[in-house]
Amino acid sequence: MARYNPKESEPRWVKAWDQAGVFATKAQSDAGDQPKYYVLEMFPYPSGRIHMGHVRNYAMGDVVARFKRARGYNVLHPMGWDAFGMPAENAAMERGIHPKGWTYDNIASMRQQLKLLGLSIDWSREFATCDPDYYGHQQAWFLSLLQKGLVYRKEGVVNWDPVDMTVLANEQVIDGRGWRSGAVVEKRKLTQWFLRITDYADALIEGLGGLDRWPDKVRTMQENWIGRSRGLRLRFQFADQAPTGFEAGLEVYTTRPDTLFGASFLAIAPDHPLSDALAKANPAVAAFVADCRKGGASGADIETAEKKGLDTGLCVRHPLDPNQTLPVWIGNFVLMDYGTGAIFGCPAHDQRDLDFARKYALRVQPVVLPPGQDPRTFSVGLEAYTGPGTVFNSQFLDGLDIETAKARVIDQIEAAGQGKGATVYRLRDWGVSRQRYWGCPIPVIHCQACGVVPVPREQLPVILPDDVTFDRPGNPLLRHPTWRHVACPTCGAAAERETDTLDTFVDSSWYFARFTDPKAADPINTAAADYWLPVDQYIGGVEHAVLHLLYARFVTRALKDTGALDVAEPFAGLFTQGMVTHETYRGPDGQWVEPQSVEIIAEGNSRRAVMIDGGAPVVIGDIEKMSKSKKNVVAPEDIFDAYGVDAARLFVMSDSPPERDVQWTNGGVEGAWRFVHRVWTEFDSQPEGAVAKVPYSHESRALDLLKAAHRLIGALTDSIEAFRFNGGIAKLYEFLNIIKGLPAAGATPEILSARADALSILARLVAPFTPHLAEACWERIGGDGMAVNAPWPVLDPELAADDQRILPVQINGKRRGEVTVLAGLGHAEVEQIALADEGVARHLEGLTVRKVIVVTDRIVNIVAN
RNA sequence: GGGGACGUGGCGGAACUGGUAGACGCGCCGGACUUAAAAUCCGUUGAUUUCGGUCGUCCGGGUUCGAUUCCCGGCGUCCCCA
Repeated sequence: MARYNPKESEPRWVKAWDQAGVFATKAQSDAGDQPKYYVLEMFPYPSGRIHMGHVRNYAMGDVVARFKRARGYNVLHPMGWDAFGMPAENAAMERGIHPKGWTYDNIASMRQQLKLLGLSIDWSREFATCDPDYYGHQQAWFLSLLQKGLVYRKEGVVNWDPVDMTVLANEQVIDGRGWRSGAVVEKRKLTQWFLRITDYADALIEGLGGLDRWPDKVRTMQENWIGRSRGLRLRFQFADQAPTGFEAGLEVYTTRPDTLFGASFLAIAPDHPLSDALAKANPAVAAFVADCRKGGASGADIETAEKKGLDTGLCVRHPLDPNQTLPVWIGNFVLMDYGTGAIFGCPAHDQRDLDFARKYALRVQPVVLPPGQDPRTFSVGLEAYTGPGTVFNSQFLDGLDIETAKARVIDQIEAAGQGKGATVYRLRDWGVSRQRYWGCPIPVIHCQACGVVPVPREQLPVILPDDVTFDRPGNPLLRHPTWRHVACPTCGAAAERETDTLDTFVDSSWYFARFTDPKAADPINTAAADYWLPVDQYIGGVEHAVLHLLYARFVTRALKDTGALDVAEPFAGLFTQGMVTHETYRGPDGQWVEPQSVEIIAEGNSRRAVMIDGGAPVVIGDIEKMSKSKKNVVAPEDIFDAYGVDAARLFVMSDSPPERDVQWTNGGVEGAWRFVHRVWTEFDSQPEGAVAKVPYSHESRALDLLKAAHRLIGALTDSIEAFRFNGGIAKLYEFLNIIKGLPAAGATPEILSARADALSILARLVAPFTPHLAEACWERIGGDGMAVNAPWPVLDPELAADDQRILPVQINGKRRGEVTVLAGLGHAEVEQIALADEGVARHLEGLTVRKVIVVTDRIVNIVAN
């Protein structure tokens, strides 16, 4: 009897799968009547090394892919590389390595590591987004969007990252800092390329309704991100002489027209045209506006920044009450690109307005009365009232509820020609220009005479030049001696290429479509995409809930409108998996220490830690996401080396629900490793060669084993379908314990025969989780072909059904005994059996039975007093 | 400030739509094997107990024959938005 050796077994089976080409995806024409299934994990950034998060992500996808294969689906399960981006340029700047070489070297080593994982991937479809073939096709569809008017250039205020020297999308600014560099973001005016995602705002909201296999959380986040609100645009006239160019008044946008009578001031954005005009004439205004430029441009940044304002001295008339005038301020909390860049402030019912009013001693007039409050005494202090209530202090609106009042004001303003009801979105058009080298060049040419000219199709791809320098900050494309100088495709005059490259989120917004035919002559092979899309199961981190997942939905819709595709939603099913965490450790000097240099000492139920080297005490810290900075990292290769790939795959899925974080522990992976060995031991103890088939009707233990096996088929199938891998794995452990109770040594022919059937089932059920082990086991029992090609075991409903039930018997809700009855037995019979039970009868002594509740196959509860 | 999720043994977690709380794993404790240790294997393991029980799913109420599950009010942790 040989011990299972993963180091020998695992590479052998990876090679066997590879040689048999089992993971090559069938084209639609070869699939016959097999249904298709597209499983995709978010493709990795080629940082150079895989980490445990990758192991968990790809192991989960592999479980689904292998399961669906075994269930008879034609499965597409590809892999590629999200390969453009800043880290490659940082490596170039810090170490003088070319981004291209750095990236492709990283891909080579990560590919090798991923292949160790034994994933059922069709590697023939692999590509990297930095391959000229890929980004050339991206340039082609970009131009088709340009032609459709979905791409445009505009000067706008942008988030500028002074460290990376590039523009960031709002989504990439977190707490006022660049998401990658961490530098405080500045506002700058620049001409940028934009994708018209706002054209699809409504469609992107409506589409969420059909995504019933997405987590609610993600759908809510996207809806909030798009932030549709209905409101009113209305015009305020200047009370005195209007400033030149603003004779028509000031247009503001509000979502609370019901509070119009509570308005006490107007505020305009620092970059509002009126602010510009006033700044030209007044140095104090100019200085204030300049001051406001500091800090991030996103809503959250502005919200958290201190409210600051400057009184312009101008006044406007209240549109519904000509006797009232309101001062016009410039406010740093007003956003130019939301609504009209101007608001009316109603301090009593908006917290920002209230903060502002309290700071500058402006009037605070409540106009919404909370339920149960007295209109004579109700006042607003430092907290604005934003809840429901009745409108008051508002002339013709008095007594109305908020929604009715909103409608009345909109009607009134529209009738007077002072404005119009309007829908606005928090979502902005997607700024895709990046002033970086390592990205997809935007395929246009700027000509003095012809303006912006698309690069002709036949000249695509516009390839990045290799000979660039990184000795200075800024965009290497801009200072390349020749690359950008070209002849205008239209007039032939000297012209210049666009030197901005595309945001890398563009690269990842369509790769799933390219995978359906990665060698196609067009960006997307429409027939192949129609067959495979949408992705049936997409798996990745929840951190992409708004960025990547919203962009991909938009691009898919946009490409549909250009005719390149025929689906609107790219991902029918989405699963967001949790992270891999680990305890943190700090050494005697307070520095982080890596787990492998720490020894944990158990003392009863508590534990402490010391340095392996020297025995100095170590402080056990919080459990956090594995990160290099906290050193709480275990390297996948080390784990594969010590315990094998199967044990690592099994453990990252066994200890926690997949959507939650899993805590990596040594004990846990050792448990998974023990499971692998115990499974092998059961197979290896079975006599070699075919086992004589014996009908297992006489010996109940043999029949029980088969029944357990068939119940396991049902339970595990359900667990995988429902993404409850931890529960499914627990069932596998449970079954292993049952089969161990009937060892092969000294077994009767009947038991041996039942074991043979049970083991055949077990080998196929463990295959999605521990595929190499499954092959070894399958081979050991003489299975037909390879386990990877074996069909999923079929559940025999008669065997899986339980004919006997153990029902707990409660008296007044407390468990007092149990009775064994036939499944489905009627209430009256069960009641009789329960009351006759000796233990139950004892507890009923001196009591009168008032009522007996029987829940079929579940429980009996006797009410007595 | 708004919205959401969560809170169960020493630990990770299980319990399908209200029906035996603690599956499965880890750890601990005990035993076998060993000169010894590691590994492996077997067993115990929510608390308490006068061994009849009693208590127990963050806290306080409620609905119910029955609540980890549903409702109301707190406390705490995490996430998203502002």
